[in-house]
Amino acid sequence: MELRQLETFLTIVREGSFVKAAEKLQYAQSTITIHIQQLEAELGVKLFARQGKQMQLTEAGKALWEQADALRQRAVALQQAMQEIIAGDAGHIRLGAIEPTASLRLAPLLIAFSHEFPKLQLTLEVGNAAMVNPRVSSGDLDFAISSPPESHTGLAFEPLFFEALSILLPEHHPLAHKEPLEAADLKGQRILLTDRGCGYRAVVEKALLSQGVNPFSGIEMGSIEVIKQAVQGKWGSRCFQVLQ
DNA sequence: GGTAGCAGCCTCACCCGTTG
DNA sequence: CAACGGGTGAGGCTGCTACC
Repeated sequence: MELRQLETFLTIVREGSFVKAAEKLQYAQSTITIHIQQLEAELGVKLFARQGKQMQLTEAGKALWEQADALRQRAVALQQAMQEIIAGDAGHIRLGAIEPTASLRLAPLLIAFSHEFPKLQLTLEVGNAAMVNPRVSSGDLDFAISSPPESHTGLAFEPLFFEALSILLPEHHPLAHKEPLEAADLKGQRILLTDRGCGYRAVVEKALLSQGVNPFSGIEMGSIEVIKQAVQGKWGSRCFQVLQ
């Protein structure tokens, strides 16, 4: 069954004759006949009862009439939806993002994006780079905003912005007002690190180790907010957090 | 006047050989 | 090996004509 055959059938019913349907659809009259014959052959029933010049719907024809219009409308809606996807106005985008980028940067961008493309469905998954990047590799996510992936993953990486890494420490800590604060000054300090899946963690580790500072205190925290509160709560007497 | 059937034309997809 | 062009067949449409 083809949509044009249904359209022909609906037009015949609306217009009341094959000839008027042909004029309406800009077909030759014989094409209208062929469409109905094909439809009847495929469905195995007669749709119109012909008695001379009189023509009326059969019971099967009435049953088709009741459903054909809804079918046509759904098909039109489907075609429109496909066109919108092709034009980039609709569809479903699955986005991944790492923290704290997701919390600090994404919200206003996503709001503006949703206003510009109101029909686009957007799913945001927040996690660390170790979680998000494999999801992009496997196709579960369309793309992600993340720290640079490892080269063997085969993922393409495009820098969007650069994050400055900072040290957070209690206000009255001896190093709080030291200018400039060198990496070597952190020797012997307890450093709170983000979890190993965090993309920034490797950068911090590499930078400190190159200066002879052992960053491993045995304390890892997956939440930037928890780390911040731990620093505010003066976790021990020497509490540092390395964060962006 | 309206519908059905037939022959012919047109378009398009597919296949295959040729060419660079 | 890819691109191109010609041949072929299928499908769709039209115009004409017969039939009711």
